[in-house]
Amino acid sequence: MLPEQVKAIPYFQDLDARALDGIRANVFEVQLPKGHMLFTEGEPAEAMYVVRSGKVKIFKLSPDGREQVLRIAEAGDCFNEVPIFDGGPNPANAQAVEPAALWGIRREGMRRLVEEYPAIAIGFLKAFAGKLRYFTRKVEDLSFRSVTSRVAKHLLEMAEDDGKGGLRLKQQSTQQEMASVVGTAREMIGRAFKALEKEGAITFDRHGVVIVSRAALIRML
Amino acid sequence: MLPEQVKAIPYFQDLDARALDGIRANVFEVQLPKGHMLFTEGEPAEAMYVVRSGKVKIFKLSPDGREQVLRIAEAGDCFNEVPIFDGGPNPANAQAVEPAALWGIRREGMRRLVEEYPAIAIGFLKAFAGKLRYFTRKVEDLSFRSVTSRVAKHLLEMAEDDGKGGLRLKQQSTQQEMASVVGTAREMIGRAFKALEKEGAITFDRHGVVIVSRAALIRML
DNA sequence: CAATGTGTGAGACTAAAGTCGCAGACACCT
DNA sequence: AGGTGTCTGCGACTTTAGTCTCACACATTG
Repeated sequence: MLPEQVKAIPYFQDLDARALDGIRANVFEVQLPKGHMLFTEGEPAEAMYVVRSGKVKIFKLSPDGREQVLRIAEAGDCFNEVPIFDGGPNPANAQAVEPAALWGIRREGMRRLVEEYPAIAIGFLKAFAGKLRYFTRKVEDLSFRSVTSRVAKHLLEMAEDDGKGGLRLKQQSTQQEMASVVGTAREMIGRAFKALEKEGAITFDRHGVVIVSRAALIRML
Repeated sequence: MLPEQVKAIPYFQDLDARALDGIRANVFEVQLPKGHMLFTEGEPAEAMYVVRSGKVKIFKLSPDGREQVLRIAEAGDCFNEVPIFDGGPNPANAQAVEPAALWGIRREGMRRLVEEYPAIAIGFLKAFAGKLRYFTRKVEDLSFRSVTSRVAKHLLEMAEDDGKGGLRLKQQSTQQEMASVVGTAREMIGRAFKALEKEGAITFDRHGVVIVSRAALIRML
């Protein structure tokens, strides 16, 4: 692994040569085929991970098999940092939804590095602050919003300009995937879509959902 | 404010005299009568807080006035640390549920201290790790568990030995309070109580809920 | 061109949660 | 003691969400 590659990892941007060596000694590479589990909730945590390419789903599983996606980690994102600092087990499951290339950084090595290089600690603190905000919003959404409202919000988050003033979705996902992100059953997604269509917020072409009016979507929140 | 008092704050346990002075310059005291708001969500964050005595409720508010309690901070707990690290607004509302005495630590001062004293940063990281675990569990609960199950879990968390081998609640709260912690309507708490009573998990005396069987409660999860 | 699998759409049904209304219990205050 | 407000206990009702089942569209593959 090259020093320049280490620098590409968010937490490690401005470090001296010695620090980079320290990291490189604790990094290993992982290739994860689509659908494969990286680790499961509750087992002892070995490492934190950085996504180089592909997508990894971080999720919880209910006793009866339902899935709640906490987030989808894409290139540049990190996950499983928490066990580094409390020594506990993996807090959730991780599975590739697209073939993914990862770097793993062993827990103990990472912990030593954090203690040695305050700049890394500050980086983690900023990242954790963001995650905490994200989760408080997630709790808020789950406790206050209806399914349709959560779907509308999700669509807004997935929306991006398509160049000609219109809005597309970053990636078309199946209703089942959306359901487990939004925390509901597949059928509810279909009904939510119909409701949003009736409000003039979205339509469908052969590729899937098209956002007609961002304003109308926001009204549904 | 005395140096010994600063040392009582979780994050500041082993610091040198100069650091203590730095902190003391940024600390102010707050007395908060019962029911008074300390700050509200969305407004610019001035400080983080440490509870010396009393209880402070950290909560979100829905557009139509429903309340979701994120947690109740008691003596020794800290809250509103997040804005220190991302400079954003207060992520939630804070209100005294019992008359409370607090220390506030100004945002900018605290940020400088964290950068100057790595030990503080590590302390924050451990605390944040705990909070992140707490929130992932909260999301899991809200998406998978029924109201009765959430109530049972809450009772378990509030349970403590009463000395003679029985179980009491740390503090008797009203159904309304429990409802907004557990994320539901007041009436549901009453029904959950009845269900739990029928399962032989709890009973009632004149003071309120009494836990009969911890095992029966666990079965309801 | 079947043959298959996956994703979707839809309706009927069930279960869970939330809402409304009101009455009784209780504590607190003057 | 009497009055007031808060907390609680139901029961009836509505709304929302989850489940079950089936059929159809579509793409992939042999």
